[in-house]
Amino acid sequence: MSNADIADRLASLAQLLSAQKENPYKVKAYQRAAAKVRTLSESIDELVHSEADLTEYAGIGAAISSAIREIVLTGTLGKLEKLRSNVSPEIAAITAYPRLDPKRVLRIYKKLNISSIEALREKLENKEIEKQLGARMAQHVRQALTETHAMLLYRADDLREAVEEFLIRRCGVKKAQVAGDYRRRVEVIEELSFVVETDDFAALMAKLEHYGGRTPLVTKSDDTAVFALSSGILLRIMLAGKKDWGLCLAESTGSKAHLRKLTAVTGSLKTLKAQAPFPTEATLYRKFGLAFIEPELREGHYEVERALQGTLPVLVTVYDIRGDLHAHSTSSDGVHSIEQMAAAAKEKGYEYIGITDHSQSLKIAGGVPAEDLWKQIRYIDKLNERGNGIHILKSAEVDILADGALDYPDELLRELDYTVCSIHSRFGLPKEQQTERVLRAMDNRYFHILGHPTGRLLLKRSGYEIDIERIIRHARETGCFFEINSSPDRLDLSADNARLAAAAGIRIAVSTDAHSTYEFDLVRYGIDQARRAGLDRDSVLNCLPWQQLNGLFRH
DNA sequence: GCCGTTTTCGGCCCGACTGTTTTCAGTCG
Repeated sequence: MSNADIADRLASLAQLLSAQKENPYKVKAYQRAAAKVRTLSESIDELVHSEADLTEYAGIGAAISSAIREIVLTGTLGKLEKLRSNVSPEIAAITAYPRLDPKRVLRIYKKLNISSIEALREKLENKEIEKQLGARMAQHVRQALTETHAMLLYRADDLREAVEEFLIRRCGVKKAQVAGDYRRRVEVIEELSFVVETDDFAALMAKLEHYGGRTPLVTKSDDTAVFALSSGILLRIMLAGKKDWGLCLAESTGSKAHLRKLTAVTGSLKTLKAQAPFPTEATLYRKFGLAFIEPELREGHYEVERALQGTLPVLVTVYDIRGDLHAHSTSSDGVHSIEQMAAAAKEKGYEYIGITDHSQSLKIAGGVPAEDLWKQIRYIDKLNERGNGIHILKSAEVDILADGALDYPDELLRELDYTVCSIHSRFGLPKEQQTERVLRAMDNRYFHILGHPTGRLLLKRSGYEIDIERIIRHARETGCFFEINSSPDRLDLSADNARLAAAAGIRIAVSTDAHSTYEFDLVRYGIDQARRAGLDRDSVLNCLPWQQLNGLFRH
């Protein structure tokens, strides 16, 4: 019994409980437990047989632990079977797809007058769901009905660590290095690739098939194998030796577009394997007169040409960052006070920290009323007078209202050091109107940085419709800046859009949007995207000291 | 159902707005 099988049953139970309008927290508890089981590298089956205490795992308590034991020992779950036999056939059919939310599906069924998964699939493909129930609903159904599931980069970080440890500790490979999209820091991962060195590839394959209880082998050849991980993404293992390690790593890291351009210079990598040793990627690049190309740049833009000319950018790193320009405090929806945020930022070695609480309209996030922001400004002045070893910047994340007006009066905005302005409402406006909304906001002289410019939520929501190129042109004309929001489910601007903005000569803030002190470290994901956009230190706003930065903001 | 504990029960975020709703669920952070 694989972890995935167990997780599927727990998730199905959650579905049925939800369809029966059971306590939503109970539903969530089963969903959480299913997710937990899905990501474990240990075999639950083995743990149960060795009488291990499953309640050690977060989210698994007495009840779910005994449910798991029942699943493993009897192959079934009484509670689940009973519920299944009590519900209508159309709901029972939904449980074959544990990722589907039955409540949402039933709403779609009702609205579109259908009653089967086949019809659901059909309505998804002919865009009927998107038209009638929105993009978010369509995205949910699409994700739930597809076999493989993309994973956010930061989630893949945990998985990478677990697999790498499994490869080295449990499988005893001599060397393992992650490659592929993950190494290039692509924000959404569908496949985790490793290059490994081992004397016994067959034994490694056999061990990997027992990862997480059971991990089915999808394809294999003499030197490559692909497994289907229970978390829904693929695991690709490529065998390499000391001599061809660099070649295999380059090949496995990709991207396809990059490799096409690279092999136009080097010739086929397969052919090279027979010719000379390439123990590292650097030896490969050197041999063909190329500068080392950072993995984040390997997308087939112009990196190979620039590597030949020696004009590759020196990419920005987390160590170049001097401060964070987007952080919340308890004044709005953050969990730590201004002082705590400042102390944590100082601890991180920052020179400044911008406190950007939500503006008055955003009630759900505890938006700060104008009179309270006046007080906060004076309060921060006092803190700065006292001296904290860090400069606290007076700011706000100001809502761009539907008509493009900013959510505070100008006389208040002018008292701030700078502003981050964002859209948090009316995502559904038509493209032209949405674009005008942002352009008009940028016409306000106190508009400085456009926060999470497209509003996307990775794997959840595609963001609002805007003409980003027009907005970039307008930003250049008005002296406005953009943000790369480092929150792992945003990463907005995307690398492509950040590349466009930088090409127009616009500096970009790499900000975390931290809602607590421990979210400052998320900046690494923003930096990943900045590097994928080819940004150097000079292109990033918050690599500048405050005095210089202050000079760039119009007042 | 899980968790944490002023340890066995209460909290698990939430409040205004939107839509073509048919009187409420979904959605923004």
